[in-house]
Amino acid sequence: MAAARVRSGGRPTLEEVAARAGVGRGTASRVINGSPRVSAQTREAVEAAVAELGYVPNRAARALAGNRTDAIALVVPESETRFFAEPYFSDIVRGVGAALADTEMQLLLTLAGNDRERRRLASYLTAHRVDGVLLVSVHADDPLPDLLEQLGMPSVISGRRHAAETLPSVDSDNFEGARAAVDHFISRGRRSIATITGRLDVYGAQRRLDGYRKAIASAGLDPDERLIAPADFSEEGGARAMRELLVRRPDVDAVFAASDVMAAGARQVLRESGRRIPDDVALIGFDDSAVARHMDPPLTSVRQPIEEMGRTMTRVLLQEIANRSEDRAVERPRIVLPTELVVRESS
Amino acid sequence: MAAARVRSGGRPTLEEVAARAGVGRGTASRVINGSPRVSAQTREAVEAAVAELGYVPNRAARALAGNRTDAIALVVPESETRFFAEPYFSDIVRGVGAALADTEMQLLLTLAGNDRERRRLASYLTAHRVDGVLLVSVHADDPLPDLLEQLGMPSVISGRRHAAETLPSVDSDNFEGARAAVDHFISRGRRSIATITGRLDVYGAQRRLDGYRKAIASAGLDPDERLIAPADFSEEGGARAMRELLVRRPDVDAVFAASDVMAAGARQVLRESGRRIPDDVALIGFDDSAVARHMDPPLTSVRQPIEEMGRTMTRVLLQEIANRSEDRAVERPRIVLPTELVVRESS
DNA sequence: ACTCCCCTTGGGAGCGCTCCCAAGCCTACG
DNA sequence: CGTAGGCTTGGGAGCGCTCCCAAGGGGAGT
Repeated sequence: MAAARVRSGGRPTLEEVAARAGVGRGTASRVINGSPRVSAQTREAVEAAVAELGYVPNRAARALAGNRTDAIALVVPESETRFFAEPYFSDIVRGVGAALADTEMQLLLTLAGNDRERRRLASYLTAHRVDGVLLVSVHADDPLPDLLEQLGMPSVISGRRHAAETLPSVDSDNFEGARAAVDHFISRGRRSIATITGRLDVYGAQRRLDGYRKAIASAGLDPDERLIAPADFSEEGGARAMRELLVRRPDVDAVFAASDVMAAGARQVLRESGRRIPDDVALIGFDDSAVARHMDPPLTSVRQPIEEMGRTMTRVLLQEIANRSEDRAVERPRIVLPTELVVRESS
Repeated sequence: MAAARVRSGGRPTLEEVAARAGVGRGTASRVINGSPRVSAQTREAVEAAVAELGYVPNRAARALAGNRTDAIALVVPESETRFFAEPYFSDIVRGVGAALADTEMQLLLTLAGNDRERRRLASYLTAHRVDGVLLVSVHADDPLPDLLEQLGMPSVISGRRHAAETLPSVDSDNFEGARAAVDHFISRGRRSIATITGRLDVYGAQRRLDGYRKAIASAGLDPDERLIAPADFSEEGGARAMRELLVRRPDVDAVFAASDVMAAGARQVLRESGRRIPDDVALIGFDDSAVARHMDPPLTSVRQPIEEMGRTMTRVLLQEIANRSEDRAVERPRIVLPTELVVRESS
């Protein structure tokens, strides 16, 4: 049995560390897990043994014995990875990675396709015993969040599904971001300010529209519904919406698009209609993506602190995991991170 | 002990499935792992029990008993996640996810910072017992690949470190991509064709330069070294290189930049110098990123099949893992995927 | 000086699964 | 009719670790 299996290193076990340090397995375990119930002298001996042997605990054994995994899953709706191929994805990951850096936690990346798969996913996640789940880009009717909640799996959601989100959530301030964009238009003397919205079943898109409305109203401008063109976050959708706007209100002199990509579509249409940006029509996007920086003219855009969202989500999740067995009545954190208007030449 | 721990579901175990099906644990295990050494009748009984109980195997137990993990790690150099925030990262992940979809394999995402961390990483990866490693964006002097190779950990590398790469690798055809770009210039009558290179310690960048040289030579053009400007993949570097080119060869009428981002920098400088694109100077980038599509004018660019690279890498890795215990002498696959010139208005 | 209590420590009992051996059964063959 | 050999099958022995209990040692208190 012993030498039968050709293992690369023959990793040392806790037992071996304990033997080397001249202590029992339990004591060695205590040292490794930072329990305070160990004398300084013993601790040193064990630590020395760990160093000498290059011991690294076996995760599987830990997970099995401890009924936890020291791993969290980042669930990404696969259908959308392309959609948010923009910095979003990688920035979130960086944030999560940063927050996990000093932890023993591992990050599991899970791509979930359609709803059926997501349903299966819930059972997988609990069976594979992930300690917690990070949910990114969730639709209002996604079944997964509720499933996870029922299963008592600690979870944090990016954005929200609706105003009454029950899960802990970390969102950016879509409302204020939109408002800042429109206020910016107003302060520069624009009066016929339109908006191209994202899919309004996405809470964030709704909030951006709310912010737009609020800014218009606060400024005492005429809230013309013809200045609101719904789209779907796509470039083509943005172009289509822009065309509609030009028909309905040819005098439009500013457009706030709820995403940079839609702004790119709008820009195209504005160009084709012979309008100059920003001279004739000012344009602002949302996301502050690479598209914004490289657009011609460079696009003013609302920046979301995406990496920070990833970091915060992770911190909140770790907290939730730590509180797991605690009072179920602890209130769920709902964090809203500030957005920032990055002014470039399009406005 | 039994009901002491408040577990969400009280997941069924193999033992319970076996009891329910009226068979032994071993038999149940065989069915679940698709062993052929089970009678059809028994198989059905076990499968029924699995379905009724909603049994899902416990990964940790499996890993511990089977000395494998059914997980692979995607190692991303953290310092570069921003650098390749462009489609790259998410496309790779999609490809990997797609290849893993029908598998039981999980994907572990590991961000490794500097070299020291990467060194530690090797021991972690083996201790956490990942079955294999996907290495993305590796520098020529990265210690990790060799460490993994020594440890006998199945690994696949994207791109290569150098011509004599020892690890299994999946790369895109940088050489042909570059050549196609330059050939395209030539076919459109350009004669003073320059190139802005990436960091030449990156093998891919070197190959792109080779392709450029080859195309120039094949066409019988004068291979003027002044037409070759080294840069570092950054926008600012691209701009700097372009300025140099304009000084050295003011008559340049075409520029092949080894990345879209550098092309964006070059475009800026060309604009400032009063040159029109493509009328005065044609421009081609590499990557076919969002930047290319949204540039003004839209940038002709060499597309790499990134998602497919992710898929292929994964398949190769799974194969390597399957062959693990086999002959060590099996040759290492080195796959090169074709690139494609996407012609837009800048050329 | 004796007792009580707290701090440390060792190690048994699993966690749920895979691996493998030995046993039971049936079929085919001599 | 006996026996060899192939299929299936059950279940013991761990995998390496955490949890927890009981035991041993001191120090403080009276």
